[in-house]
Amino acid sequence: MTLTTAKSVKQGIRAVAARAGVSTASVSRALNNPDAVSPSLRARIEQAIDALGYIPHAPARILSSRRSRTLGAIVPTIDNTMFARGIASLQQYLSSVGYMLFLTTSGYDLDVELQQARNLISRGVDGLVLRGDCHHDGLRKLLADNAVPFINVGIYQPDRPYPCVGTDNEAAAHRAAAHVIELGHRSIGIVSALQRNNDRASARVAGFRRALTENGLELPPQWHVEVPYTLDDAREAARYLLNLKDRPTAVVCGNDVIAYGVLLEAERDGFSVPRDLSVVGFDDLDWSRHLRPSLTTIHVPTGETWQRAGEYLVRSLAGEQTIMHREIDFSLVVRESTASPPKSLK
Amino acid sequence: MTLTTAKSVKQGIRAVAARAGVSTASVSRALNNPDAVSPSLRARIEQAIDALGYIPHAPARILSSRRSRTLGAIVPTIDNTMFARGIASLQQYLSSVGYMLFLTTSGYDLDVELQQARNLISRGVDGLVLRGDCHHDGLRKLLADNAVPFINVGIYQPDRPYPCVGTDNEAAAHRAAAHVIELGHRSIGIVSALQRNNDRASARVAGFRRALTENGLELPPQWHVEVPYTLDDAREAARYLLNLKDRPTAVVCGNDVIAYGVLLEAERDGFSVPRDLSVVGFDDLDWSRHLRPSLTTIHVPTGETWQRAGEYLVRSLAGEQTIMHREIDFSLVVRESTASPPKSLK
DNA sequence: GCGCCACTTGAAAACGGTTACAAAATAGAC
DNA sequence: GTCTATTTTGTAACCGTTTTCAAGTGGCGC
Repeated sequence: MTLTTAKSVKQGIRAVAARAGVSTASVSRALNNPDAVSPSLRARIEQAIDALGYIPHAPARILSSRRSRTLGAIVPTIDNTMFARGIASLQQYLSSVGYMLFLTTSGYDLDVELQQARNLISRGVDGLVLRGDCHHDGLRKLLADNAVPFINVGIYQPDRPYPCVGTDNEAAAHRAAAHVIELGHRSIGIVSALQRNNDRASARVAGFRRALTENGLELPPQWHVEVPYTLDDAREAARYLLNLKDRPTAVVCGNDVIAYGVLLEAERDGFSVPRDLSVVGFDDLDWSRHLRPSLTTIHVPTGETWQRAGEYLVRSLAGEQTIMHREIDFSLVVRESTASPPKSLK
Repeated sequence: MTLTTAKSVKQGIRAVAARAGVSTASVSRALNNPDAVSPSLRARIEQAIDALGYIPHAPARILSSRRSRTLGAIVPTIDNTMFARGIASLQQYLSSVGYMLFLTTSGYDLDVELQQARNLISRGVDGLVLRGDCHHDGLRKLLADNAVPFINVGIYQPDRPYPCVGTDNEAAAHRAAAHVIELGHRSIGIVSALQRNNDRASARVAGFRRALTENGLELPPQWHVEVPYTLDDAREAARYLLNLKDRPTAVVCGNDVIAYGVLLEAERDGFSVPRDLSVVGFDDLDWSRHLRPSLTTIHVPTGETWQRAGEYLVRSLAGEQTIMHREIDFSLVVRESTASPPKSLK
């Protein structure tokens, strides 16, 4: 009977309220806490909402409530299968609990990482997911000053006062090297990723080295090569190693991509893997089991790792007490690329 | 001499203003349009800003200015090298012009895509980057209702009223098939990606088929197989094709990953590529030139494509007139996986 | 019928910026 | 030195929500 009140409001929660004949407070409640509003009102409001095609304005909501239901993540690069998978899992988990993810990249540059953290905090994220524990000094201060919860993912450091979730890369690398040692190799080379600003890479190198040392094996300096994350560089490193007059009989690699490069180059140079050379990777990408020979490697459950990181933050934000340091198990996957060394070189 | 005014403001732009002894308007101007404020004031303000460690609150800024300097992107999945590269390029470009990227995934589900678009619009993005032109009906309406600029990326359809940037997949696929036809193949199979909700995959199949038809070649139904984006499925498809009593002498694939699967399986089944079978891929991933045999494929400049998409939106938002349909050139890269068919089967 | 409680609802003050508009200061022209 | 045009600065309203607080409503035991 009565006409709707003046249509001065073009959109927004006020328009919905006007159309449903209720206050903005009720609309807000119907949206955020449906149980707090009577069924009849709720129905009227819902009807008004989709009659108007109303879409809540997240920034206003964040401004007012001081919570964004959004997490930020900073990864070195998205163009790396391991990170892509991790992010995909994290994103999927977050969306399942009504959170969103704001993703940025640092390109392995600590200054950029710090800047991106500022960006994300500025955006109002409720928490931050960081790769590893190798950060700019200013970053910790920034996080503390702004009381932003965060977690370091992809590493396991129970002695640190910061939360983290991931595999123990040092131990996993140790396991990988131990495998070829058990096979009888005494001459073992390392092709690692660049260690600078990359604690994951460093931890793996440390693990490899510890295994060698514990078994009384020497690592001549020329048997350890660092390469960027590309097949070309890995191949070049392999070419170098294989052409040394005193060459290793096994090579442990910082990741699977490097191992692929070594495999390819070995084959090209006429070496047969694993007869003439054993190769071990790290990460267990999809590819690794399809290669010929298939790759012996360390399997790391990346998806689970990142999802757990999300769970940690979401639970913390919900006020639940959660475990601060979570270790994710790795496993050695033995395939065709490793075998005992040839008798002549043993 | 004089004490600072009452410190009732704990943070935010008002605190900065108080500390610098200026108005909030000046602080805002110093931040957004430094030239509009005198050097002396600017200096005072900047000093106050980092004395306080002030970080602007983006949501408030967005709310007030109705612009977010943020673009949204919806991709089917991040866990696919092509998309990962594209996103990386887009993100890099955007950050170079002071924009941010809000990334979400749809998992090739049109309803999810629509929902994500709502999310992003709700977040206040200034524009949207979409994969292809295969969308939910509601999505177009949503974009129109909310006046959100957008662009379809990865396709080239100059006849549509929507902006797009990408390669002409149909033409590229045609080129790929023409290549093996030129080599003398008359029996050509297709292993494509799933065509459902994937206009890129469909366009490629259409291009393959047109090349066959134009050359008077038949495509028996059993010679066209559709598979998901995994090596395992591609291998299975290859096994099936290669074991047909009347098998094709060449296989054109919907993407490189599928081609890898075909290559691997052919080798496993004792076929020598390219002697017994020619294989053509599509995308030219890093891998493709390292494989043995290296893969003949269509090179698509993904990074450039996505960057152009960003440029289009940023320019449009700046009010510049920009070209609506931009074609990105592809190229056929002939490597070792294709050759003339064996005489006996020709 | 009264008083008390629990539950709904609404009015209005934040939230932290931007920006229209007005006022003040400065520069330039005579 | 006055007057005008221009630039610099400040005041305050507004952006679209949430949320506190108070007021209204109905149920129920007596």
